[in-house]
Amino acid sequence: MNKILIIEDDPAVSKGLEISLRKENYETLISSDGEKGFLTALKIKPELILLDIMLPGKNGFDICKDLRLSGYNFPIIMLSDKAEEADKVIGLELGADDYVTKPFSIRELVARIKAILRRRSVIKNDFDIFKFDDVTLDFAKMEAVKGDQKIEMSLKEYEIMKYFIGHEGNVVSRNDLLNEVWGYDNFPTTRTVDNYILMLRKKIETNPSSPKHIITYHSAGYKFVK
Amino acid sequence: MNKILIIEDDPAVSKGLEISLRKENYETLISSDGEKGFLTALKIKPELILLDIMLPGKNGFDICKDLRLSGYNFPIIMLSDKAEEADKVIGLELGADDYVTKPFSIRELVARIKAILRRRSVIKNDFDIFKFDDVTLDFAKMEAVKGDQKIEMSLKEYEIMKYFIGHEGNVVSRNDLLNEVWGYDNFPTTRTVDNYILMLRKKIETNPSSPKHIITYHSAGYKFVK
DNA sequence: TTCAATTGTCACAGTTTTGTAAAAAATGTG
DNA sequence: CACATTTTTTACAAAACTGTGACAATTGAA
Repeated sequence: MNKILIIEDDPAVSKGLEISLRKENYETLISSDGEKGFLTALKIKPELILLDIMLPGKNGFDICKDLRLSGYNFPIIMLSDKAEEADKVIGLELGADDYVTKPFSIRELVARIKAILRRRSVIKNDFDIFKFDDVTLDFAKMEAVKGDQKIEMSLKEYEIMKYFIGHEGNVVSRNDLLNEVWGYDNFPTTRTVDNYILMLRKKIETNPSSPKHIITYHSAGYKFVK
Repeated sequence: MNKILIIEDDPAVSKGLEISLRKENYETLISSDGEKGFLTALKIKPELILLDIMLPGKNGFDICKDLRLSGYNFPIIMLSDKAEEADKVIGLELGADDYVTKPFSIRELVARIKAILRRRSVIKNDFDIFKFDDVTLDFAKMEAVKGDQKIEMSLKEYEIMKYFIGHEGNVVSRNDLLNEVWGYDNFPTTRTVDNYILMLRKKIETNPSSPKHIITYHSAGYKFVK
């Protein structure tokens, strides 16, 4: 269950948010004071924080900054009365994930929250060992086994598998892979990806020519399934 | 072109809104009666509704609730005479997006409308799963099911469905589809669209020859309904 | 009712995308 | 530097998808 902390002194806004979020099955907490909200966040470690900027006690910018400094690593969405571009930049610089100007549509803010949490839940699980079928991948040791046979895999192959596993069941485009595994700077052809797929299939598939785990989605990408 | 429905019985207010909104290039419709306004909303599917609370025929709260229940998914802004906190909460609870207390500044309301519509256009297409009838479309997984039967769909078919769903209830011209799904550079015949419609109907309609979800509007285009 | 325009339907051909292997380039290692 | 390993490109074959044209059916207007 996702806990969301709302730090907001206008009860109309916080109540409205609470109602909408409860409807979506999130647990909510409300703080109407900056200082208290900050301490609550540290104690509760909510999955997401909605943070007003103008607050009694301690302003939203400071809260955001201090939370990040103290290691809080979950998404923060800042709510602001002014549409000042400068504020937005400051907010994002201080480590906010999103910045929403009032008046906002509550239903759409909820949509954003869902989107952010959905994306996050994908990356969240940091695992060392993953098993599927008769394959075991140990990412920490960089050791892989299929059946009783050792598999030799390069670092890049491990990274691709890790990305696939983190997005298990979803179609992943070649560009997603290039961005996430290769990074934004160096950028080989999309065909490079296909070749890695080929190699991975040879290693992890029992029958590489009719793959069960790395499935092609024509003109879209590939999907990993257990 | 964005259509906005104004459900408001005070002609001074509705006229003023109409003039300001027309100036911003919105199409406007006015209903001065609750019941009629509700029916108009269902029929026209406006991009946004401005909804007074005190209305003859049917009050704003009920209209809001019933619209949401019947699947209307666009923003609703409630207009109210009282600044009652409780009312505001009720409004949001019933699925309104925003709540504005009279007397309000028309320029501010217009600003809010623009903000909501702008944001909406950004996140409108941010859903992964969509269900209607006995069909489930999962866009992230590229999986589709009708009844207990898997459906195989190409990427383009998913894209068309996504566009249809984003414009649910509105007639979409072949050129809209060609522009939005195919893009501005490559440009096949409008007949190509018909062919995709044919294929989609075969896949998602229970009885493809008398379709219930993708409806033809002669010399206009197609409309998707849940 | 008739006629012209629009839409439904189908199969085929052309195009694009993907599978595959092998060679070339880059990288790291002692 | 020479070698082994990894990474990327290239080329061709195979597969999947897309767009088109033809003709039938339907619709809307005169």
